[in-house]
Amino acid sequence: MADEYDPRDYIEAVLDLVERIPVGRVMSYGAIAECLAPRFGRGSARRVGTIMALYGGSVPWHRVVTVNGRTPPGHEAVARQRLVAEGVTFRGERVDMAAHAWSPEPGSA
DNA sequence: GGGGTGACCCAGT
DNA sequence: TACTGGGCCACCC
Repeated sequence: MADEYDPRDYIEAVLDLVERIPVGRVMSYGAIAECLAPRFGRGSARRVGTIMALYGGSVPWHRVVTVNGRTPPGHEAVARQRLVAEGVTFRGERVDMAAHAWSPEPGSA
């Protein structure tokens, strides 16, 4: 059975998850993909990045960084400024993932 | 139908 | 710590 779903559904799920990221916390593209993988079956960090680039304007995209703590290219200054304002500590140009990495609680769909 | 691109990730040097 | 190469998968021409 091909559980076909609208691409918009996956996009909505990504955006919804990003909106759930608490203040002062960050999440990596790969973590988001991994979180939605068991629910959609298809998740790749690259896709999440593409979706964020297109539809991220409606969500706190600055709370989404690479697994290395690197802020998205083209908006590094903005992302850093917003994160710092939320209490996120930086390690040079990178977020201290070890201290602010966040993950959704199991069952909290 | 075929090929290039990208807000990524991992491993090696 | 920084740079390079390969893999990945959906989207656009």
